Amino acid sequence: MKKNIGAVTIDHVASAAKVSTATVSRALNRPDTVSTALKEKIHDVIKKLGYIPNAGARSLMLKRSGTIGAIVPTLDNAIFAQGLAEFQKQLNQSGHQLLVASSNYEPSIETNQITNLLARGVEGIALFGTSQQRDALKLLKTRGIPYIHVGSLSAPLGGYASGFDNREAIKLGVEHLLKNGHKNFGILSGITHNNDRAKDRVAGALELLAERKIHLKPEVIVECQYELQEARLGLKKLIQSNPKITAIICGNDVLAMGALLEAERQGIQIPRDLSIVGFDDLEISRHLLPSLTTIHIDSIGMWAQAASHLISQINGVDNLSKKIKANVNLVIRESSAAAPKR
Amino acid sequence: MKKNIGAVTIDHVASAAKVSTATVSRALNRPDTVSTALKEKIHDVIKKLGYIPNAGARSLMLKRSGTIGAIVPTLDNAIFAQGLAEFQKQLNQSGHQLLVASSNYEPSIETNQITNLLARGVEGIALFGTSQQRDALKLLKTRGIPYIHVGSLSAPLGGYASGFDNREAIKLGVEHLLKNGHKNFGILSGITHNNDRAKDRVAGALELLAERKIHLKPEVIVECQYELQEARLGLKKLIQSNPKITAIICGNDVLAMGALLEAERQGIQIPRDLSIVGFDDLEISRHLLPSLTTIHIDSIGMWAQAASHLISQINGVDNLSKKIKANVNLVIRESSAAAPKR
DNA sequence: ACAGGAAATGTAAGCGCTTTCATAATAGCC
DNA sequence: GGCTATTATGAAAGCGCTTACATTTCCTGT
Repeated sequence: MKKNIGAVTIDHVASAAKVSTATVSRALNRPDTVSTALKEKIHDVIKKLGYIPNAGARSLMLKRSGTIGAIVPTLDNAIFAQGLAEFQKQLNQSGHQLLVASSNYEPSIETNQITNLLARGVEGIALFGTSQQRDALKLLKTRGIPYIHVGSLSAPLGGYASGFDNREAIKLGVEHLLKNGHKNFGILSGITHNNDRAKDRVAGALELLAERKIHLKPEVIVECQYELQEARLGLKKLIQSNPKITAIICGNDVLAMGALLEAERQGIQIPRDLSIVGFDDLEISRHLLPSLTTIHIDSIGMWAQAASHLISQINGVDNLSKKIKANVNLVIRESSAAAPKR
Repeated sequence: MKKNIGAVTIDHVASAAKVSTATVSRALNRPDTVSTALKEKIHDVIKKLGYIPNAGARSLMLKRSGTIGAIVPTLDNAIFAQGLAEFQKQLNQSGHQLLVASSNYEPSIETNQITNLLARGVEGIALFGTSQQRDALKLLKTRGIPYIHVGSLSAPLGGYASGFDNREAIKLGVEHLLKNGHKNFGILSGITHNNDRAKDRVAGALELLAERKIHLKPEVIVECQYELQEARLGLKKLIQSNPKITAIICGNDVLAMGALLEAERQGIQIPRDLSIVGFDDLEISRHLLPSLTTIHIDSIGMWAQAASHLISQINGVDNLSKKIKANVNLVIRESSAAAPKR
């Protein structure tokens, strides 16, 4: 139907340069095996014709594509976007190309995307979290395609992981609030369905609180979408459920930000009346007014590690460590303080 | 060297199902031409073997890859991430797959990425802005590869564009400030190098101001990176350059946000002492305290249009309009008000 | 029961590339 | 100059897939 008018193939180059296709191919891939004269002529022709080798045909022969895939829940989230940027940077350094896909937090879509990437011949895949369908992971395993989970530490099926323990990480924030004398907590969590990180964070917070004999009623644990508007509603719900709440633990910084902004709109002063801690330490968090106490994740390092681990896997390096821990630390800023006296 | 242990090809499927490869291919691509019995058997085998057709080989034959590329300056920017999400959504609806690449605002990298996408057989490309190297665009033209510029309206080389006139758009904000009696302006712009949008916005603002006999000195036009930290420094520079400034026109919402936050830190009250207008209308802008007056771009619509236009191009539709205007409008919120009396 | 056409399946070529193997050109050596 | 050891090039196969064409199978109607 549609014709690629200018589709230049290696044959065109070969005949224009009066050499065989083999020589053109060699001039490109093994330049030292071709005489200087021919090499020059060939490159001239290539430039003039605008020849671009067909990657599909190439990897068909080579059985390698130089391509690595990554599937994140969504691009519309600074933390992923930034991580992918780093991931890509690392891959480029080893001559690999990144193929990005997003799953919209749907394991079935993620499975599709995995298939998709495999069809395109990726040599390795970075998966965010651990909520993939088991069958999809098994497919990778039986195919022998290297992959790594990013953002979590406990990989299913004995897989590799570059991340951190969300369950433990959130406790840094909770502990901080406890130390500040808070007794009445609320949790503003991301949607936990199909999201192991969100689930773990809530679980970790509840676990530590329970240890300290604090048991939260279900109505002070609210889940909401990764959106400011939703977070603002969430805060309203929380203080409505229990007006005595003095501390809110948030599953991520966007939610924390929403809560913070809504609180201020309502005349609740932060941190005087209410302490808020977030999770992720987005770039914006330090700039907010008041700035946000949050749990900092070394997301850059985490993705960088994932990249180099994946490349090691592809290169067949043995004895790779199963778990690569990313740094996590509490950053105390202005949004948290001692519980108000009553 | 490395062997794809489980690489299942159509031949494996064919022999396992005791049919020819042609039949397998037909069962997949033209199901109505294969008897129900065989179809079932083939699908069973495919499932059991975990067969995934090789996309490279496929597009080699078909001469179409079902793939469309998009190159944005960076993923680490909500406005692009969101736009791409929409773009992908639209493409998926017509059975196309998106390949994302980023240029880091470097035309030479962008040219590389174009080549890259071409090598992968994309059938069309969305390019952000118009700062591409001319040669790269010419390559697309001679190859007959459909492409469209997104985010600007004046495409070079008679190309297509889905976007808006940045020069005119910013004037909405400037006019608003003028109407409010402001006389002392500052401009906080994104880096204009290799960025036609940023350039146009500054130009548009200066143009309208000049019409009203207001001429800005170079020191009240500061450029800075797309980062809150940089924007805060930028604001400092501006008020240092001219402490009488009462209105700041920002090239985008991130810069506006930075300016706003820094101003508040410095005890400058917004909008009482200083009016700020942004550009883009990010999700966060309406939630800020004070909320941000800004120029709203229908980014979603812009990308959706780009997608459908590109698909029309690919399908060989004639008489496509050269320019698709996206909606742009001023959203007046809390960060702007009448100029302070002196 | 059988010709004739429709429907189902198989055979084989070829998409653009790399690479093995064979051949041609060049160099080195006595 | 004639011989071999190198080096440079070409011919052709094949990667996994689709499809035109050939072949076989299955229905029809009589």
